[in-house]
Amino acid sequence: MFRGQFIHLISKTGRVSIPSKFRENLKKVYKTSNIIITLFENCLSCYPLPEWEKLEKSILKLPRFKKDTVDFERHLIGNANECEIDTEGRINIPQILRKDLGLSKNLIFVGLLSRFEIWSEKSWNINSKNSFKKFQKSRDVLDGI
Amino acid sequence: MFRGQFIHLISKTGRVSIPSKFRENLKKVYKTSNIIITLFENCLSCYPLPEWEKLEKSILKLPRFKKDTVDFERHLIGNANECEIDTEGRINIPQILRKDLGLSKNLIFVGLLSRFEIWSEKSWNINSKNSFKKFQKSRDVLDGI
DNA sequence: GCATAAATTGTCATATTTTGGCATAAGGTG
DNA sequence: CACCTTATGCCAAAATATGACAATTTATGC
Repeated sequence: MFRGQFIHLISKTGRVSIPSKFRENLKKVYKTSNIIITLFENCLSCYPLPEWEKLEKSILKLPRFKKDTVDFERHLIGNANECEIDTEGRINIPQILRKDLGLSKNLIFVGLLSRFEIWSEKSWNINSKNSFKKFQKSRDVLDGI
Repeated sequence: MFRGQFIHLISKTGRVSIPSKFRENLKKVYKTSNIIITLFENCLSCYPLPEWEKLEKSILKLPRFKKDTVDFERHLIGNANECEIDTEGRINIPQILRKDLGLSKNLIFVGLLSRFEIWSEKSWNINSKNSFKKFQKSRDVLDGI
C-alpha cells in the first residue's frame, strides 16, 4: 500500500527520485518498477502498471461513443505516460506533464493506497487547505460504512 | 488497551521511544510492532497496523474517482506513515510530520484505548486548557447509547 | 532503603536514500 | 546528415535513517 507524504527535489532535467517506501511497495506487491503517470485534477496520478491495466479494462467496458466516456478517456488515458524507475530510484517526468503543472524544486509525493500522487509544493499547499475543510465535513463518511 | 500519559524525549535525528506499556499492548493484543502514524488535529494519531488496515479496507470500498473520496483519502492516507519499532523500543518519526508539528524535546504520549496520540508538549498544554470546556459540552455522549 | 531489573536516552559506526554532476546516447529539426 | 535539445547511465557526495552497544535514569521486589 502506498501511504504517507514525502518531499523530493526535481532536477533541472526533470528527474526526481521516487520515495524508497513506494519503490519497495512496487517491488513487493506489484513486482514491477514501471509506473503510469497521468494528469489528474491539479497533480500527477501514478499507478503501478498492473493497477493501471485493471483500470483500462474497466474503461474498455464503458459505452464507446458516449460523450462522457470520450472525455474521460481523452483526459485520463490521453495523458498517461509509462515511466521506468532507474537504478538510482529515479524517474524522468515527461516534459509535457512538467510543463502543464509547472513543476520545479520541491515536489510532494502523496500515498493513496493503490496509487500515489505527485504535486508541486505550491499547489499541494493550496489544495490541502481546502481539502482539510472538506475532510472536516466528511469525517464521518466512514462511520456510515 | 492504550491508557495513560507519558513524556518522552525526541532526539535530534527524530527518534523517540514508545512507552513500554504501549509496546506491551501492541505485542500482546495486536501481535505487531508496526504502527501507523498520521496527522490529526495538531497531533499525531497512532494506530496498530491491523487496526489501521481495517480502516483502509473500508476506504477502498468508496467510489473511486468521486471528489469527496479523493479529498478524504488525500488527507487520511496521505498523512499516514508506517513506522516499525526497533530493538530498543524506538521509532523514527518521519521528517515531514516532525516538521509539520515542530516536534522537538518533550513529547507527550496519550493512550486512547485502541490508539494513542503524540503531542508536542506545548500544543498539549494549550489543548488541555481548552479540553475541559469541550469535555463539558460532550460529557453526555455516552448517555445516548 | 537498597539491590536489581527494566526502561529510556546517548553515542557512534554503518547502511540506505537522495541529490548532484558529467559524459554519453537518443531523438527531433532544419 | 549535422546540429541541437533532451534523456539516460554511471559514479560520487551529501543527507538521513538504522543498528548495536553503553550509559543513565526510573521502576520494582525484597
